[in-house]
Amino acid sequence: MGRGKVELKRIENPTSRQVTFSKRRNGLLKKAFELSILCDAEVGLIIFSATGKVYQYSSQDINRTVSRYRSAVGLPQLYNCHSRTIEFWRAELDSLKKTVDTLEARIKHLNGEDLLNLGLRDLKQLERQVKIGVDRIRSRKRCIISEHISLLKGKQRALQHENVYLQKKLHEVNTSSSSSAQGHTNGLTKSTVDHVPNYI
Amino acid sequence: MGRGKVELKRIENPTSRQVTFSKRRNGLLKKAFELSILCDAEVGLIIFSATGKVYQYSSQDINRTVSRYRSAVGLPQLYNCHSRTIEFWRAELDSLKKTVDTLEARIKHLNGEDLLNLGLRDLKQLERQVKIGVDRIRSRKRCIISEHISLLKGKQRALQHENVYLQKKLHEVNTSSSSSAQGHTNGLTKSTVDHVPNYI
DNA sequence: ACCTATTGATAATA
DNA sequence: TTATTATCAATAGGT
Repeated sequence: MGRGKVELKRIENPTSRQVTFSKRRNGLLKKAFELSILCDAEVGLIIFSATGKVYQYSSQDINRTVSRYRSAVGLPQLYNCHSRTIEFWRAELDSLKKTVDTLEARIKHLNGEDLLNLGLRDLKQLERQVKIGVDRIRSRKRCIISEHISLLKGKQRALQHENVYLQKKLHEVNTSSSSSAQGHTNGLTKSTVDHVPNYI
Repeated sequence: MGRGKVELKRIENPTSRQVTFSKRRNGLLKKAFELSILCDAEVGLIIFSATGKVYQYSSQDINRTVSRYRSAVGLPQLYNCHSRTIEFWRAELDSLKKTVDTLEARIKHLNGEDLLNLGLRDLKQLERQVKIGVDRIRSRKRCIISEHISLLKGKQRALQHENVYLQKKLHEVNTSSSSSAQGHTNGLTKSTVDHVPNYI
């Protein structure tokens, strides 16, 4: 449309190309707009001139349109993770990895491994730390064992009392009616009471 | 264009609207194409019909165009992180955090802290471990100290030899020319040699 | 930017 | 959806 056809190829004359671009760009934007209005369609249009200028029309928010397009075509959705967010995550990961390394090194030291790089001062401090640890562990162990023992003593006492009672009862029975055998006072009970777990 | 103008508003007749959509959509796509060719422009066009069908033209890869648009407009770039990628990262973070927790707990145990939840069996194993650690640390300490001492002994020996040599020299000087005072044989040297660092 | 001859697009219709 | 065609809109080339 115009005074003479135009071939479908890049217009070589830069001026003419620029003028045509300007006209046709406006026409395209207008028609995109009209289509969206007349036919109730969702239209997104982005134009870059050869010189890099941007022109854009979208009946809806263009990101929404693009997102809808991607899901319609089955492409994976893009996520709005700021590069800053990504960097933040990466930094957190790195930091955690370093923490892990540090902790693992500390554990090795506490286990007496990888000591070659430590000086005498470090070693002394480490030894003190580990000694404190071992003392505390032993203390806790003693505590548990003594609890255990006092518990067992309590049980023992209770059983002994019961034994006394049972012996009395048995004696009464033996004196009133003269029958049955006697003699194993409390053998089984005693052995149970004296039992101390072998894992102490 | 056509037999009569059209108002710029949604066409109410569904059939007519559908027909118009079909025609104008093709026209728009064609014109987008022509613009990109004639004027060497980058064009991206996405159209959704009211019924949800997609039509699209892009002179370049449309994702590239959209990405270029976003950067041109100053919007933050979108990243192609699959939700799976995000989940993977999250999982890795969680895993690392758990590792850190585990290691920290282990260190506390080795330091004799937080022992209340441990049984006797655990405590015994822990004690053994820590004892091994302390033994190794002491062994390493001894090693360093003995190295240190042998080094010092070496120095001492060297200095003693030097002393002997100097004394001889001094004696020669004293006998040949009778002047200057004598008497502090090697006081300073000795004290240096005998010095043992106080941090052992 | 404006003008206008000419071409291209499309509304109405089938 | 496609084809026809009368009509209008877009625009090429010139100022």
